[in-house]
Amino acid sequence: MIRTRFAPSPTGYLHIGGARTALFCWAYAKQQGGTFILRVEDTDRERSTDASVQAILDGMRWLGLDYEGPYFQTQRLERYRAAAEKLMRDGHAYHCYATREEIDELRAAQRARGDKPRYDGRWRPENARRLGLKPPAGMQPVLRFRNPDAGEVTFNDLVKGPITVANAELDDLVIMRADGIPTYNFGVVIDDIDMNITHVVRGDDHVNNTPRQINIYRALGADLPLFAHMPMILGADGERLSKRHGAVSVMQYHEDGYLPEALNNYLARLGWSHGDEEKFSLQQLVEWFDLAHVSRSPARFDPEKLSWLNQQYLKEADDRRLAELTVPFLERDGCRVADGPELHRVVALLKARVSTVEELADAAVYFYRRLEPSAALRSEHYSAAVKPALADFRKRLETVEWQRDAISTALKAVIAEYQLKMPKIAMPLRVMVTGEPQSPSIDATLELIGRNEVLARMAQELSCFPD
RNA sequence: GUCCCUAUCGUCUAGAGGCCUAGGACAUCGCCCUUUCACGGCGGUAACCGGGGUUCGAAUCCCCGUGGGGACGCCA
Repeated sequence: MIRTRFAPSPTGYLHIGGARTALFCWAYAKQQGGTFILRVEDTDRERSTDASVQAILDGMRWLGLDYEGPYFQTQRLERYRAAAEKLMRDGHAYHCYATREEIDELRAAQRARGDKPRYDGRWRPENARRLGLKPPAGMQPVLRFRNPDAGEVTFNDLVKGPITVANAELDDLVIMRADGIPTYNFGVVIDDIDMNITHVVRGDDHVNNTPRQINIYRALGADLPLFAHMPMILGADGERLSKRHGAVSVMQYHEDGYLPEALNNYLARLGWSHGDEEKFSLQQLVEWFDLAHVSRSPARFDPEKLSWLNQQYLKEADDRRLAELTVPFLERDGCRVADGPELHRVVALLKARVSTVEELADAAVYFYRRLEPSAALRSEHYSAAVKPALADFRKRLETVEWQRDAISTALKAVIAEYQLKMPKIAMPLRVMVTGEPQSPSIDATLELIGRNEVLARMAQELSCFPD
């Protein structure tokens, strides 16, 4: 039975990179008929917050990734303590009384020399004895793992292939802080063992931690899970993804009017592929997902392609669902939706022309609120020549059957009578009733805005025409 | 600096030694559709990082460079 887990630390929002790792991890478990677990790694008491926990949960829910859990590391402290004691007893761990300052100095010196900064093992029992080090009175020590000195660690990464690291490159890492809280590399190992995780699917940035963790598994006499490291997501400029690249938080995309199915699809396609498939559902992802087709190198996040995908999903999304999503944006824009045309009908007219729900709302404003055309638009489109035709058309609108086709017929009749080309009258008309030079087909637009409002807007604008 | 990983159009990618005259998608450019803007349709520009091997044959395998990413915390 396959078991995977997503293990974020609650120190911020669920970000794009984490979300994709979660997505792949989830898809793999589902694909294999296994279980996907959410574990909150909250051992950094300074930076972990409840708000972040909530943000992660919200993000997972919005994306539609279901899980077993969540489990919290801070509720398992006894378990880590017991495991640490076992390592102590077996000689795989030892107390270290080095101060932070001391370690900082050591590292600075190593760096200055061009060496890799590493703890030198000075408090290993035999070294401490040799150096004559005595535990300072009243100081609580940290616990360090005694990493093997020789040999190397090799594991077969499910996406990258075999990876080998010499033990000489690894140092004795701190596994328990003085206050008894485990550090990351220890907590994960204990949890993954206890939770029977079979496949550790996580970000690329953990490749270097894996050999250290494997040594801990071995010291504990535990079986190893399989490892699969997902490539990082970089910003459009190839730099590490950060705030300055735009939205990094998953929920920010929600707030900006993206659909979760679009974000999921985009994220899935970033670093994984199934032939030429570009647009597919979560369900299809589950059906097709495999670790073998995850790419091994980092990918750049491309907002333009996400935007295109979002538009694709918007086009086929249910009108009433979109209407519901659009309401908050419209209200924020000062529109009273209840007083205007049925929003789902407006949505149906606009959804193919925008790429986010926010844009959809922006495009819908003039159905609910009068927008004054700019002076530039007026002077560009309002001419004395078309004024009579428009006045005539307005007159006809007073009595025409208020329905798109009938409105269109009336418009065509006016065109014929005044010998005008369609754009000649449609453009000023559009500007008059919408305040903008672009809108859906003018007959449909008029129909939805409603007779009274159209007549009122036209009357007002007609007075702005030159004579 | 040291270690680990990595390298196909601007970007995401297909490609498991002959199917590659390197395919798809986004972006971009052009044309068509058209009542504006979109949508849609059709077409174009555009890539195997460099050098050595291995092989009858290499985008695909190996080595070396170079570029990119990651790691080197009592963060995760």
